Amino acid sequence: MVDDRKLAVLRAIVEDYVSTNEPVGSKALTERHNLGVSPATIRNDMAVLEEQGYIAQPHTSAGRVPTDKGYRLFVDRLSQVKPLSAAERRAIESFLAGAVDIDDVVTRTVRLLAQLTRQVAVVQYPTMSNSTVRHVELVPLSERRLMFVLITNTGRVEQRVVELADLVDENRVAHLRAVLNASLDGCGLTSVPDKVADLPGRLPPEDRPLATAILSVLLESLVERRDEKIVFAGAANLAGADFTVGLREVLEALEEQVVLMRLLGETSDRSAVTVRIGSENPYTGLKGTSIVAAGYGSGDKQLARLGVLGPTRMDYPVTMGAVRAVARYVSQILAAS
Amino acid sequence: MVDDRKLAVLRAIVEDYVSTNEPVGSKALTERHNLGVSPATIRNDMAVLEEQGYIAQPHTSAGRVPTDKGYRLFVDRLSQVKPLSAAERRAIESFLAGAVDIDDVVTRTVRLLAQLTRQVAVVQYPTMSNSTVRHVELVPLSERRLMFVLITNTGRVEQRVVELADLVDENRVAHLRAVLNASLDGCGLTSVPDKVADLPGRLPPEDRPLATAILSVLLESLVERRDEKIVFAGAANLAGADFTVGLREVLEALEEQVVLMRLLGETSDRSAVTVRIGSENPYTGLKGTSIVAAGYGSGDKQLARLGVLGPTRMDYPVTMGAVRAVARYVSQILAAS
DNA sequence: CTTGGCACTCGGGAACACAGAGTGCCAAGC
DNA sequence: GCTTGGCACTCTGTGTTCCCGAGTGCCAAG
Repeated sequence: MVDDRKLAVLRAIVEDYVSTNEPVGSKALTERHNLGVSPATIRNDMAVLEEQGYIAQPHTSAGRVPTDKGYRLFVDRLSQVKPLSAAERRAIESFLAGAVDIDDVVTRTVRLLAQLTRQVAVVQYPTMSNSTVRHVELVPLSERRLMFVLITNTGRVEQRVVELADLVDENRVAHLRAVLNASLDGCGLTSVPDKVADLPGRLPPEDRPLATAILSVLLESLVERRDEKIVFAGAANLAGADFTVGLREVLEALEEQVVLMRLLGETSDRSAVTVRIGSENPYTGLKGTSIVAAGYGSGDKQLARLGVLGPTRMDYPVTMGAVRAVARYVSQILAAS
Repeated sequence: MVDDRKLAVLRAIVEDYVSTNEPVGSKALTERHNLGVSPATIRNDMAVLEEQGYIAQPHTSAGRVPTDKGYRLFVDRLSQVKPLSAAERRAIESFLAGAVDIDDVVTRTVRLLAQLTRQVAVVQYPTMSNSTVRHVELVPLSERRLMFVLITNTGRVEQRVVELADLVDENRVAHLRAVLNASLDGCGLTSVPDKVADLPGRLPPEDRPLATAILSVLLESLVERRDEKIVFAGAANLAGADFTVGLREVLEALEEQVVLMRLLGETSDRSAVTVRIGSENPYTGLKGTSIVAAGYGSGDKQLARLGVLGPTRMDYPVTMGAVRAVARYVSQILAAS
């Protein structure tokens, strides 16, 4: 009984604070939510909640504000993800369906998410680690230059130019292409290095220089994994929100691939929406912000993550609903293509 | 004589205001620049300059601030582009040299420019309009799916998946690939539609369905020209600068491809640095900002543009120097690859 | 355990005064 | 005719003071 009401109070505080952006006091609470008790009672509860670290007051004699710990409790136990409206679902679907290639899918997704949540959206490109080789192509460009193209099952294309010591011999190239495709087709990207390690040895000696040149470029392109690239959109939404911490830090973090990666990155259960609140996140520059993220991917494998970043004071149920929905739709799109 | 000194005064005002960010008064001017005349004289000159619209005072009795017209005069007649230091040049060169493909070139360029100028950098992807076909590739993906890849002389790669009504026939695909390459190789992208218009008619009837399916995708990819894509970096640099206009507008504009395109886009002489100051630019949301841009491209053709966007109150000589230098280096890199 | 009453605290806004920077103008000097 | 020093005037920005109101904590009564 007692505890129940305290939780109700906490929930009310979070909801009011999120919607008004002002510290909420005991009187306002009893007026806006019918809790059936008087302000004085609320005050007692609030005193306890404060002692337990769920709420805080900015100054003596001002309303209360949820702490990170308070938001955490709210997210974990006091709220449920709010599904999108039918109209929103249709909009998502039709917007994403128009995508023409993987770049386009990512670009559209990030914009969509930003617009939907009115916050900064972050989308990680589908990781290669989990994908497999669909095709390898070798294209002669000029006498001593070859373009090497790797296509994965997610539709991602990596291309590199290979500089050769000798003139290109069409037949050798064709042969090597066949060999490469035969040994790599369907193979996971992570196991490619193993597969090709002894390949030059199995070829006739005159093919080896060509093969080693190509393989070194191939391996390099895998190592770089630049495709763990992250894009963001909706920075304009930061302008309205007043961050406790300067928004310079936030913008800086957004342009640091590495930081973003770590924010979204540490994966969890497939398809579950994870929330990281304020000081819970690993980067000190983002103390005042929360990250709501989810994994997406085609089939049963999680390929990458996406999410949004906003002030700690955000509408978690709605945001989580949007993130979850978009993650699902993107997964569908990817699986279909 | 008279006019000369007025110009010197204007230059001094611009320089001081840019460096201090405070309206500059007559007394401060005589102290910091040895103009050889007294504050009272300066005041007379300033009154004239104000009447002519080159400077303005924010409030009665405060220093003067350059107007857009004043900056314009400064840029056109009173300043010269400041070359970069040798160290900066080396840094640019080595940073760009590490680029591995066209995406990488663009990404590195935009970051470099942002860091160099401490402003928002904007880079347009090399336009297809000016580029030529280097190679067309057709890759069977599955029974009824084909990947179509177009490689241009700038190293840009467009890929699309083609859905087919019939099963893929390897021989037909090979034949069509040969035909396509024969007729398109080296052909400008803008003339591709003409070249392929009658192509199905010249093929044996059994090849036509395949050919038309592929061609429709090819044409579509050309029409979309999404590659007139624009990326930006350095948004964090906006946080420090205090814009007269809200920075929300600026961030919004940055995410609108179309707006950015128009800002950089209207081309001018190759390799000249163009400056658009405050209200001169076509987009009302960006009244308080200036754009310094230049074209870049390999060889003698201008492929695209790059530049930076910052507050009207910027150090034009330095910024112009940086933009010019980066444009040149990128052109070199592109020409070499 | 809840509730009304009450004294206390403190932030934020309004009113006000003041110093300082800067201007415009005028009359004198070169 | 341009330049210069002097002088009165006009503002903005800042610091001070004061007061109101929202909100709290505590206490004693129900």
